[in-house]
Amino acid sequence: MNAEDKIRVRFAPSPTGYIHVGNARTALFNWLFSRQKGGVFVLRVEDTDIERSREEYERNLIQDLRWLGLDWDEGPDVGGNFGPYRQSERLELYHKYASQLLEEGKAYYCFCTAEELESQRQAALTEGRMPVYSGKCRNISLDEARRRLDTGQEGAIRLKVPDEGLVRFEDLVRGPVEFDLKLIGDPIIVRSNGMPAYNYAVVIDDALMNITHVIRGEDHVSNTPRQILLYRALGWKLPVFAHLSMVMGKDNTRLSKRHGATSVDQFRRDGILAEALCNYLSFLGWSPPEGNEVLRLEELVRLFDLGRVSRSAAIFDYEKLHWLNRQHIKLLGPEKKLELALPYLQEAGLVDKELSPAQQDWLKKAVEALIEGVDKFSGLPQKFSLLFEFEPEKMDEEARQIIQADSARKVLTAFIQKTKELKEFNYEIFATITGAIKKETGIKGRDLFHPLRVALTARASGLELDKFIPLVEEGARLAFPRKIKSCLERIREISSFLQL
RNA sequence: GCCCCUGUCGUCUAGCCCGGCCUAGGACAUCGCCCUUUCAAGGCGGCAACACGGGUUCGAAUCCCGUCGGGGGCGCCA
Repeated sequence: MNAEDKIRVRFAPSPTGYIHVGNARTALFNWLFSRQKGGVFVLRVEDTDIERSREEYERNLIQDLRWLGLDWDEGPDVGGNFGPYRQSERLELYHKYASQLLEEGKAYYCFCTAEELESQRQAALTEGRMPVYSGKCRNISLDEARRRLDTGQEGAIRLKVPDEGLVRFEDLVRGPVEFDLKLIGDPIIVRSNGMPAYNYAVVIDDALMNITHVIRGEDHVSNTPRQILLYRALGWKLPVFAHLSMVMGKDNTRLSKRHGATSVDQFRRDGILAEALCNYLSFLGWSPPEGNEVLRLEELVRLFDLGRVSRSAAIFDYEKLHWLNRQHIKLLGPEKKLELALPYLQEAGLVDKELSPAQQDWLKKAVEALIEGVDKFSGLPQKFSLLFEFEPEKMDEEARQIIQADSARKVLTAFIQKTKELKEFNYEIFATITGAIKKETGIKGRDLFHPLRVALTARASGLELDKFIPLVEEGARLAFPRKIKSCLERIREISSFLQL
């Protein structure tokens, strides 16, 4: 493969807010495609909308993309041979090709006012036609246009579009697509304020950056014919297009905040693993040919196939994301789990910033035990309350009922009796005592253990007791901001609470 | 309204291009059972779909037409 055949793709977001999962999915697909084909992935920032673009958003964007595990070969932060990679820094380029089109008579100045255009559009809409620019300024000569410009009149530049014919292109995911030119008016390529319009800037940039495959959202399909016309007017080679379907919320409307978290940043803060998010995002419109669905980035790179991408919109399913997150968490080692869990535990005030080796060691075990079944790391402090909290008064209804049964009272009376004189406690002692109670009372299984669980945790469910007891005993000897009560302390409290 | 795209279990999808192998497969969710002397996890099993109507054909989820539903677009936004 020589350099000219090299696949080049790009992700071109506008820095107008936090990066959304829909865009993240587009970025991911571009990245997967480029990495699999040994191509080049370009990051380009489309900041021509001065009103909405903010520099800090560009930083967030880069941060989010990097967190996801994506990297780029060229971009505003890493440079490259086809820069600059910010549209706001490419203005001369846009002007150069606009003048060329003007000179060649392929574009012209338009002096129609916004109001004028708006009323024409409304008229078309009410008559049931597609709003198409009338072409009113088409015949104004360049010389005259320049004279008007000199007098201070403002003008935009439009591309001349043939009145009839068909624009056809082969979309890598959607197959052949065609548009009737009658329904496409002369698009503005440079606004009267001198800024390039989106449809124009992308073409200039994609072409000049040698982009071979344009992979983007479905919302761009109807822009594609205009862009193709521009490529033709400039005599440039067309890239291959691939339009990805949209990502929807549960009610089949565009995914928005009201459906839950939607920005990459938010998922990160919630404690969703980047690999899990990528794994899930890749399943929005694509599926691996066979087998395991829990896939790491390298595996996605290996398996990804644009030809297998679905044409219909996909609904974002938080349940499946959470399932994948749990699967990816399981793949992590204890050290890594602790590292990721710590910020959440610190924020919840459960642990200090500085930890003794003994605390670290204990926390590692605790995280390992409690992380099971947790959807995301932000749910961990809640799980930790099993260890850090013991408040019989706050027991829920289920726990109360368990403890109130006749057999439960018997079990607990005996248990409290047998632990009264104890100075220390551990799982072996617990097992011996429960064995004795079983013998004396004949109570066993669920009836025996469930009340004891409630007595020790003030909850109806939680860790297995053979894991719970050693963990609490060890934890109780450590100095945490909130002290962990030992089993014996718990037994004493529950005893007085139940007046047994 | 007009243009473009799209329509398989509740959800993501396989199959569709190249009709028969589809009594439509997998995953999430859900339900049940097993395991664990509780819960969860795990294992096993169940429920559950070719939008509808016409063709074409010996035979259609697969091809054609129409209807209906969903999405996107129709900016001097990107």
